[in-house]
Amino acid sequence: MPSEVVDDAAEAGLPIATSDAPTLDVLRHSAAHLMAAAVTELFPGAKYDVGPSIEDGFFYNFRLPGDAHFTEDDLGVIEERMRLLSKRALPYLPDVLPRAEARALFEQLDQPFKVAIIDRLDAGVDRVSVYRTGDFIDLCRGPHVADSGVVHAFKLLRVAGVYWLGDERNEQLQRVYGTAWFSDEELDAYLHRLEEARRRDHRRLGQELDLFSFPEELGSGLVVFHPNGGLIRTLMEDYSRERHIAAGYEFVNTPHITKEDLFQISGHLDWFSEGVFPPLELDEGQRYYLKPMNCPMHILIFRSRMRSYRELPLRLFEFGTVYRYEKSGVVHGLTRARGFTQDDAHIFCSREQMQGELVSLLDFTLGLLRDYGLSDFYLELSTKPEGKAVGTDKEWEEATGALREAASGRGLELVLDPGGGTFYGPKISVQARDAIGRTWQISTIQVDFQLPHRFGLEFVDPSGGTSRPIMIHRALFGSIERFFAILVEHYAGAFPLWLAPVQCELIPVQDDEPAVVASIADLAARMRAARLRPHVDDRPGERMQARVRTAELHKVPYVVVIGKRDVERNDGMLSLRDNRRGGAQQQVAVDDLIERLTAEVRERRPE
RNA sequence: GCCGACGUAGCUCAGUGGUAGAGCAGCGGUUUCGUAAACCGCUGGCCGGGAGUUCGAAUCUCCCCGUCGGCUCCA
Repeated sequence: MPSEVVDDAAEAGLPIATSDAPTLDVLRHSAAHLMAAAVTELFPGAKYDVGPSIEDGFFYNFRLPGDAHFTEDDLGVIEERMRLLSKRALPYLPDVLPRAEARALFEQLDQPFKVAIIDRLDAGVDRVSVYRTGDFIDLCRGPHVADSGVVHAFKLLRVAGVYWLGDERNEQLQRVYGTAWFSDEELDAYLHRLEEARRRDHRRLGQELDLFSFPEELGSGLVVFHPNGGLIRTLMEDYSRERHIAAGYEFVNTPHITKEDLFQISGHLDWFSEGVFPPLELDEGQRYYLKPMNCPMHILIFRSRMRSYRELPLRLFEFGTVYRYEKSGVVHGLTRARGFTQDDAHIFCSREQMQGELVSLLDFTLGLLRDYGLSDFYLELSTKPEGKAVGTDKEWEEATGALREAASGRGLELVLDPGGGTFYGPKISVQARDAIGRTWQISTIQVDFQLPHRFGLEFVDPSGGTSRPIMIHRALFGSIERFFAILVEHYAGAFPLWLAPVQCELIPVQDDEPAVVASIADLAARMRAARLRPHVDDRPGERMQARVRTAELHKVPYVVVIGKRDVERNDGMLSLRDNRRGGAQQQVAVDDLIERLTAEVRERRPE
């Protein structure tokens, strides 16, 4: 959900005339009015709904007369009209009207959305403000810029269908999005940022770097990793595995399908049915489901025998592949797939151990993410979703309190997400900012009293009696595919050396010089012996320049070019090109080169 | 799921009712070149799938699949 500074016109109240030093919000809100003015001129009979400023821009919702719809081509036309209106420097004129009079006005203008807004105002509101811009009049609490001439650095970006009042049972309106800034320079900079985001798009880089694909025959939201992507993924998993072993996790494996009983008991079929693929029917009418979550399987492992308090905390880890039915319109590359693999673990512990586990878990999580090159975090605490939750208020309070406790004192910003928890418990999400400042939800840590209860889990406590364990669900990458996509975008495809599929491209200047060929082969062998991943570009018929270019396009971190001159000089020095630093070159000795690269890998340097 | 746009060679795209095209990639040859593209030639397509309209469909209509931008959802 993008953070929208919603101009809830329902609060239309006292007018604030014009703003001498308008903020970006004011400017953008004024741009929204200007757009609506242009639209109502160009499309007589258009009904306008609301038009707030949002992050980086603004929008306005419309219903066009008849079955008419905006097309992308209309954006240019509307934009032109806006420029015309802008040049006329039309003042934004405020007025205050008695509520009934305003209602009659919009009734007369045949603007049903505005009438509806007035009707939804609190009973105590008896006066509302309106703004006029040329012939356009809008219910609005302001403030606005002085005149439309201030709104000149803008661009309309896209058109979208939206539900009236955001409720999918309502009719769909058309929303036009735009961006607006005080100066053309700022506008250009913003458009540049959009371009930069497009350049980093993991779907595009996934194809260019031959990392993965979504074959149409496979079905929407289902991915295949190619050798390059597969290697990166394996390296990501290997390091995660190593760290989990060190942190006291034990590894388990579970199947991809299960009888419905399991998810009946867990409650997923009641609470999560929309996300579950339809069942497979067996001959005897037995129903099997693809697993949307791993937790019930791990619970069965816990429950497979009597457990002692001495075994706790029991941390069961699995790269568990799950399948979730995502609505067709929401599938999006690797970040929203229908089949994906979680780095999923469930920690079974006593109530007394819970707090300590959460604290060390959060440390573990942030440390691991930092090793993958992310360093700018904030935390989000999601609380009980009213009406969609199981368990008592007391349990929810305890679990929420424990999470809050663990999250505080981390030196990280903690944002509240009311009602955002799962049906079985509250959660902390770790959010990270990437290289161009976008935020991604990464890790999730959830406290759960419910599943242990539903599955009747218990352990023998020190007194010889039985107690019920607490479960902590946690996925640090979230989903490997998603985390992979985030890294692709964060690094713009130029992975740090320890994750780069090819770490050093070795390029012969001549293919037919035995001494050059031998020198390259020798260097490649020495690098492999040092557990580095060199690649020799000996494609016949390609010139050295073309090979350098290919290595650059493939975002290979380092390039070594060896030719006759090097061999003849015979001083052991090589020409090393650093692709991540604009192709900067330097001379290095072979031993130094290998030492330098292995150190960079060992330290997992982010670039 | 909903609104809109789109789907032509491995990739990026041109082609709007009359014989399917370009660049790159791939393959074959020539070239052996010092840090971002040598040159010549060749191959490559059920124009996403199906049904319809038409003498004739990549092109028009409908259904399905898939992609993109949003909405809703992200439990």
